[in-house]
Amino acid sequence: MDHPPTEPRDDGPRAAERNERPGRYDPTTLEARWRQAWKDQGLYTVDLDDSSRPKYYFLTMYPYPSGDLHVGHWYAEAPADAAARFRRMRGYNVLFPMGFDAFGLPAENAAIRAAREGEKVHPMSLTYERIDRMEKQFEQMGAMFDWSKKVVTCDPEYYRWNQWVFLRMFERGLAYRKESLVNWDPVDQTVLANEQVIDGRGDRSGALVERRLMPQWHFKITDYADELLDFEGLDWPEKVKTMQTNWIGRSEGAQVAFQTEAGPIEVFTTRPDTLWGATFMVLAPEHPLVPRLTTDARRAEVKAYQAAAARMSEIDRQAEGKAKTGVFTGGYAVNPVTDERVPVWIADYVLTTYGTGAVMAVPAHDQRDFEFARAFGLEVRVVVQPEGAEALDGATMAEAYAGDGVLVNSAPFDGLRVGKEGAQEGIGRVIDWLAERGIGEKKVTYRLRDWLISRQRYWGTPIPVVYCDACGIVGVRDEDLPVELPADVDFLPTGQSPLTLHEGFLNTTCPTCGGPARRETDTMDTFMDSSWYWFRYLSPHLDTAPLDSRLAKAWAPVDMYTGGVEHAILHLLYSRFFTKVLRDLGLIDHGEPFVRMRNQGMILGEDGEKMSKSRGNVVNPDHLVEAYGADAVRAYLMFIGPWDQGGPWNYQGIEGVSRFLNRVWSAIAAPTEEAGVQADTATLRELRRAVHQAIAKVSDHLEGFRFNTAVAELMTLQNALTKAKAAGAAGSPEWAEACEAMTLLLAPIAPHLAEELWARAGNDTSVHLQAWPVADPEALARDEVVIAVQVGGKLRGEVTVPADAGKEDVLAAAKASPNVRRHLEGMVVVREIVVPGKLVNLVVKPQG
RNA sequence: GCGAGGAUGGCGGAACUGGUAGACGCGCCAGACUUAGGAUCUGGUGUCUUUGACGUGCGGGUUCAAGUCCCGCUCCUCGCACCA
Repeated sequence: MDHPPTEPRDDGPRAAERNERPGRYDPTTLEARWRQAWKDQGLYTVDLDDSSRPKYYFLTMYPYPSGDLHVGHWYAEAPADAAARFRRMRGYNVLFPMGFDAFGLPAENAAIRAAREGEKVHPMSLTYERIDRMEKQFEQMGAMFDWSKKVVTCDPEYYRWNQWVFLRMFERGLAYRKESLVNWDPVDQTVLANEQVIDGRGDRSGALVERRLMPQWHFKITDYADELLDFEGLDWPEKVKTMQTNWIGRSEGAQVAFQTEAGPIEVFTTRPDTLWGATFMVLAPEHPLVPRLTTDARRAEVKAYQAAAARMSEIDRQAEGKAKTGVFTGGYAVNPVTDERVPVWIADYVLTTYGTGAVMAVPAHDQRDFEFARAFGLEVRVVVQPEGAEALDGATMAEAYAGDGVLVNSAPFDGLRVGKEGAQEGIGRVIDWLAERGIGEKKVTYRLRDWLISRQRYWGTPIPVVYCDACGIVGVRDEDLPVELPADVDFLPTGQSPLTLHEGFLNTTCPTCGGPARRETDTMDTFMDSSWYWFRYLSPHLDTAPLDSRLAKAWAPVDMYTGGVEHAILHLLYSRFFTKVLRDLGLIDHGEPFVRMRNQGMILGEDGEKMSKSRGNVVNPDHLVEAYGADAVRAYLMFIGPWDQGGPWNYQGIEGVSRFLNRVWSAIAAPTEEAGVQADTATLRELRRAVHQAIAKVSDHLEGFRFNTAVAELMTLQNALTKAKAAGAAGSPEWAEACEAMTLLLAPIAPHLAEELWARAGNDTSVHLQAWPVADPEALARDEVVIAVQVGGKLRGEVTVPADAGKEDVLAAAKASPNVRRHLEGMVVVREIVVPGKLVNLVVKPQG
């Protein structure tokens, strides 16, 4: 099953040839040697108590241990490593840790598959094997990960603290159990959080999600909805902030009660100003008042509709362009402002999970209500007339009018300007009036729902509660943590968690009364693990608390977080929530986990398609490293294009980068035979200028995560080096400076090659411990500049003038240029534009 | 439908606050070294009817000057999508 999907293009003959000739750039042996040396020296082990330098916590999303390191991992982590190394050379004490998000369905599914074939595989041993394999592959990358702080979330020393935090949340009512309509994934045999359902399908299995009523554990993330909308001070991609804002979906409006014989129906509306136009009501089919409102004459039809709605999947129910359906209950409610009796309908376009599960229908001013009214012949009453336009007529209008306008047919408020665009104030006045009369009140509703964390699976953190007949739901005592996963379980393809069948795990005693009790068999969503893991890197083995508050205070929040945008909502929203909870528990004193964030794009196959085994376009990083060396793979991934865009892999592209590294090698490391400096001073000055320009630009690009242009700039410097060497610059102080600068600038991108060149230059401390070079403005200065000369906005020539030439001199030189003179013939110059150091534009018109 | 981002040579992509479009790399062409080269090195390479004209998705506009700013479109990618 593990055969390589693509053959390496070019490893055999070229690699062999390289090995034959000593003195050539041989990444394979050189890189292995340096990785060993770094390990032996502990070069990347961070002293968290070192306060001599400012700290910088650089975090990159930890992977799920699939057992095989993909180029996608390289793409995510190699440029991040370069950015982290750059920070370090800039004088920061940089923490760049790595670990594994080790719980999860794939390992358990593999165990079930194996069991089906009569084999015994445990997710635990499988996961640890895969972690070992991935760690070895990770090492090839030559990244400065501090593995001494590794976190593995399936280890009891980690998940024990998931349980501890859960208990604190349980005590505060932030974790609670509630029967609710949930998303059931029939393939993975578990419930899913709303965030894990994409287009009505499970995000991992792709199965159509079913709706089931089950008692489930939730976290009260909605308590933090408003705080989660505040991104003040966060340097995050705009896209991620927008996605989270939309997900939380805050709506301001009013809650209004409509009286019925069966009791009041509460509705939420963002347009209480249109209450006078509410001509009917619509409830979700699951609304609790439906049975009592329904008249006997309508009961059979209502029940049939409810049953049909329950059978339908979420995807069918919300299908695009679906025509409105619904049935009349036979019941009526009283519109509280008009005192009219309005019919109560049920329809599946009203969602039971949003707001109160009931709406007041204002067909003239809401498109959905309008469509429903037209479908069933209900009254459309206009209460908002647009200003400066033809008056609307409920009988003839073709669509709802949702814009701003003036109230009509609305007793005390006729003439009031209302609307969401510019007349919010009018809506506020109506709400105040409703509140004074006890009809309604101001209300804020969110789309965000509480985070459902129960999973009916084995391979996760056991939820640390027991069920006691006498005491109810009781949390496990802290001293009895962790509640460990039993190792002796059988994985049966029954769709049942092995925990529910394990008597030794199930039976326990109640911590309160000591009587017999049964353990909870649900485990936690694995997003629980990733919601606080970065704190654990600081003290991975601490056994008295989830985190070391002193170290957390010193190192958190994370200064830079990198990873894929696919986590924009799930992981990143949960992590923000968790950080606020940990703050409220008094463990830390900040509320946001990640100050800065950058997302990388996706690396595609050579055909521009997403890499997949079935397409056969998977690029294998191990083979590439064998053929070109880790530095070339790193540098090519950075060179491929803007990091946040991703892009297709190209085998010819990596050849180019590999050639570049070879040229650096032969320019700097290869012995020069010519004795003495042949180059003239102009050449040496030009070399120095190129060096300092590269320093300035590479610094700027790395600072801005523009790895592609950083590599391009190094290539430009290399071309200057080649040219200078050919002109006999070798042996000069300028040449030595250039070689040193090139080596330092290359260090974050190609750490092995840079280290080798640094050592060959006679240094005995690592290049990665050196200070980043600083550009000398004097070296950048030129004494002559080339000025472009335009006539009438079109380029007609170039002139070289002294850098400090005055405007008149520049103009004179420009006009003297032969081609320019030709274009000025028969013309009058009407305007002269001089952009210092750049260009001259002579605006002309025909003579006479 | 709503929101965000994008469209530049044969290809991946550069271009700071408007100021010589195409940096850098790939590919291609020519040459050098070679028994040979898919290795290495050197030079060239936007298009065309080449003293010049035309060129940054399309159509307008502002400006001495527009890939960049403004107005109106087309297409692509991503996210959300009956949220009251």
